[in-house]
Amino acid sequence: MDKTFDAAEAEGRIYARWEATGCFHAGANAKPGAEPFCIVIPPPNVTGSLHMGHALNNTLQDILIRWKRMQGFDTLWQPGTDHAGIATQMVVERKLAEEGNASRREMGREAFVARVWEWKEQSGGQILNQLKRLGASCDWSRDRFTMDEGLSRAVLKVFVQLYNEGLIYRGKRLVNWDPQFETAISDLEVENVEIDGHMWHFKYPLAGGETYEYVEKDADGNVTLREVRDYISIATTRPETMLGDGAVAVHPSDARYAPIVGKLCEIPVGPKQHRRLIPIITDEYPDPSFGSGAVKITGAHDFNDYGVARRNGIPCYRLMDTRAAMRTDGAPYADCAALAQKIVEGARMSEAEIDAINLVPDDLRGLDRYEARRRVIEQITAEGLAVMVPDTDRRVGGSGSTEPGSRTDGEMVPLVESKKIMAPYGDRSKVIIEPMLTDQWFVDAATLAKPAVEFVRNGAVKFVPKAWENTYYHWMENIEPWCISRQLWWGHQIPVWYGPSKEDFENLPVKTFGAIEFFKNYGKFFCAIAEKDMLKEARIYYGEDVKIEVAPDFNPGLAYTIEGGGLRKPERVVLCRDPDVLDTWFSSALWPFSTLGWPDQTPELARYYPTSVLVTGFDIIFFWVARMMMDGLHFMKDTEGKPLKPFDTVYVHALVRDEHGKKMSKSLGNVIDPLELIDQYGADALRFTLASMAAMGRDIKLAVSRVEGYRNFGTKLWNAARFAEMNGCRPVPGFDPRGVTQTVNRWIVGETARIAAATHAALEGFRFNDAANGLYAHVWGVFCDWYVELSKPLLQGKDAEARDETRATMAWALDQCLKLLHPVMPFITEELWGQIAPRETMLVHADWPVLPADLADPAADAEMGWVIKVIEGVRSIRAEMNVPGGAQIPMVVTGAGEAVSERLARNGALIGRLARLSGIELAGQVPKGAVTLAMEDCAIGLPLAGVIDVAAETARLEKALAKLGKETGGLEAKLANERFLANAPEEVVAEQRDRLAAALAERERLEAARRRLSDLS
RNA sequence: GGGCGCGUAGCUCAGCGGGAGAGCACUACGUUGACAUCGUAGGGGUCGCAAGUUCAAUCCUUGCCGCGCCCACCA
Repeated sequence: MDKTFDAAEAEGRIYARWEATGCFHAGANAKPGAEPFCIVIPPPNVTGSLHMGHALNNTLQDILIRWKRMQGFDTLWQPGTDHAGIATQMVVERKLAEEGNASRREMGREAFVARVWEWKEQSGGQILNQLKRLGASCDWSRDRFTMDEGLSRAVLKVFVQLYNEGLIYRGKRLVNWDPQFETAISDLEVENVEIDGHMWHFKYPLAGGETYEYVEKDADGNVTLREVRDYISIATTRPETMLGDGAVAVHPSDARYAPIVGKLCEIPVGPKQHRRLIPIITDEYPDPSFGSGAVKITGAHDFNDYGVARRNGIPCYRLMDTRAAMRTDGAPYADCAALAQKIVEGARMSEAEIDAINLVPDDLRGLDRYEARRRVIEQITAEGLAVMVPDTDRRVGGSGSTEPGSRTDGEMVPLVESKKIMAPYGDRSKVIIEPMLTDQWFVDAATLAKPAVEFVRNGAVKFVPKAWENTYYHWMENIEPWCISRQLWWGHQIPVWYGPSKEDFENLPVKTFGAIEFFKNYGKFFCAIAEKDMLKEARIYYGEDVKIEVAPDFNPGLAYTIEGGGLRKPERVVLCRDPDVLDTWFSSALWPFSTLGWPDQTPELARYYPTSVLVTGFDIIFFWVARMMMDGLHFMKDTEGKPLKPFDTVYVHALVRDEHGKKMSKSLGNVIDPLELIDQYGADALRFTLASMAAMGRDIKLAVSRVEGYRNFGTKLWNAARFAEMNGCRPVPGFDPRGVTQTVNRWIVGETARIAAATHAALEGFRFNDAANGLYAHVWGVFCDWYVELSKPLLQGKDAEARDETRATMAWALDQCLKLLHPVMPFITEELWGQIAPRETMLVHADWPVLPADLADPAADAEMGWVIKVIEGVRSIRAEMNVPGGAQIPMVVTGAGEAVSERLARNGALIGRLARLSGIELAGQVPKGAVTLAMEDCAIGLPLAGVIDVAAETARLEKALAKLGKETGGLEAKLANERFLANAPEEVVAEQRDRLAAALAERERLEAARRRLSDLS
């Protein structure tokens, strides 16, 4: 054997062999009648690459699946990838731009989607290969992709069914609009970030120059201000949305504004002749103590305002365009390309007249929202409608003037407060989200959430750690409708076609010819899995005599076209498919059953669904886990029609952060690439590190030094095996660990049984760190440090029987270590397994050790514990007395009873070798000038004549005595306490007594040693 | 504003009612035939602070201080 394990060379070779022999296939190594155990992989983005989060997530899954596979379960680890709508589209668009190609819009949908497929084919295998490098034992023959034919069919079926059940609906709602990607996104895809913002105070003049007396009072009711005003003052952080105001709201209890409630005021922006008048209304929403107490209501651009507007019947005016280069009527700009160059994002002030209202003045049209804001502020200030305060006030108020120029204190300036505001950002685009009133598709999540909550509440689905259940409940019980339509091209296109309603179709003025505005009223929807099904439906709806066509491309102007003339009935209708695609998570939600073949009733679906464990990070509990629960329970039923959960257990792991707890991010430059670590230290080292740090409920701060440490652990294991090989330790068929006779061997058998049980229990409880750390301590601290050393005299001794037993025992004990370690460190253990001996199966399919607890021999444990303590004691003294490492010294044992004598007889040679003794002698008295090692049951003297440093030895004894004194003092006090004796459990009291007795005996011997030492000097 | 979690050795973290632990780092010594990716020995901690419960508190309770995360509509 080589001196070290060459991971770089071996890992690929070993993995290839596993794959070639079908080791990972569903049911491989399953015992007859085995229970199924199934994990579905959280599908990584198909074009992504492996990051540390994947490494952790998949290491844990692989540990579980390998462990269960060795136990003979019928295992399936179902792999696959996700099409990742926004992320992938973004990547391809960026590539197009980098390569100077035509933009997405210039290419058109079909060409662009083809380009994304191309990119998927080109880069799609990468992440799977990276998972293989990690050692992931997925059944790759079952690899799935969310846009596969089969999975797409599942998506369509789910959509159609939910639509028919009324659980998917279309509606005009305020949604989060991402101006960068020009699509709606769900609430979950919005990150609220605190930024520096400003709040402006403006005056909305009352209509017709009306006035009222404005009275302000302090907390005690004393009047602090009384003046006549012809305006109402509002505070806003978004002046550019003023043009879309539908009202000004005040709290019903706010006496300051009571006189003008119900009156009209004027939005002070734009040409005077076009300014709109809006009502002053009351609503519970405004907080009288905040700002001026009056809030402008812009229902189409603010979620709060939208609520107020809905409650009070206030109209919502959308001010901005959703697309940079498209008009809202859908007609492309003539100079589309030119605009696309000029415009960097959507959400610009609208260029269209909406609802026949000239909302946006000419000079603001087409402007970026923030440019429009600047101009609006400028105009209002110029007109004298900004609220003015003395310059000093602003400073006193701490809001701080940032205006340049010198000003004398007391000069009046516009009131602009600097304050922190929470701004919504798109989680992928990192651009500020614009709430927009648009037509979108929604899932009635609240209805689907009810059983999903119930199945966790009643324990049918368990979260580990359990604390995450609260997070789950909180979100599920306050769930909002899920916006599932995305204005993207990469994804599952919504299976809905639009046509005119029958009423419109039959009653439209026959002279009408050409386009009819599409979204005016929703018209008629045809929802079907396939176009032919849809057409069948449409024929029935419109009648056999109408010619039905489907527009090749979506164009709202052609959404439905009615041709006719004179008094004839229309003859032709053009239907048009909804251009939008579904949220990526819509397909991910089906993953546990779509990957198993649904909607077909496959054997795998019957066998492996519900799946066993889902392993995931907490960051996607809402995105993914919750939605799998909703869809799984809704669509999967047992033979009696009862809902089937998608999984039994959700194991939620932490996020991997850098060494100092920072989230790894490209911009911070603190990303640790798992593949680089694998290159450098091997996959086993990385896996072991992640497992050992996967303690529940905590972030993982990853330090490379750890990985190095566990690589060294692998080397240690390797060399232990090398030692075994060099000493002829070969596995003996039929070896019975119960039959060994040598104390050392009986002891290691017991230790092995203990670590096997501990490892199994840790994995049962998802305590990966306990499993890994326990194995580390066993292999290094017990097997290598002691068993290998203790076995040497036997292996190299003359007693052939003892030697052979030790060889067989060591081979057996090492095999058990390899098996126990295999789920965590699959490569090195597999390699050793093969190198040690020819085997019937690879380690990946070896039997998981199940060792009865009674393999442990308490007498052997006690004896080896004593031997180790003696050796450690002698070594410690040697080191402190600076005895040269090569020197052999004599040992004199005094006060030895029968038990000690026997132990010495049995283990003397062993102790002598490991403690480097020239001989062991039993005596009645410790010789003068000897250093004493105090044991509970004897005193050990090391005569170091000529070597002993009296001062050093005195110091050593004093130190040991001080430590013992502290211990005995505490124990004595405790045992003298009657209430302790009365209240503490018996075994605790007994334990304390034993400990005291031992400590006292040891102290006794130490004191004797000190006396002798003082005699000496 | 609400919720969750965390403050234990220089660093990263286990432990969570009865003897303070690991890895790395550090110090000294050491190549004895498994291993220098190593061995042996050692130093290092009022377990964030305060009060309470208990025979007993790093561990349970409460408060405070510090840090992190999630959710949330204060214009």
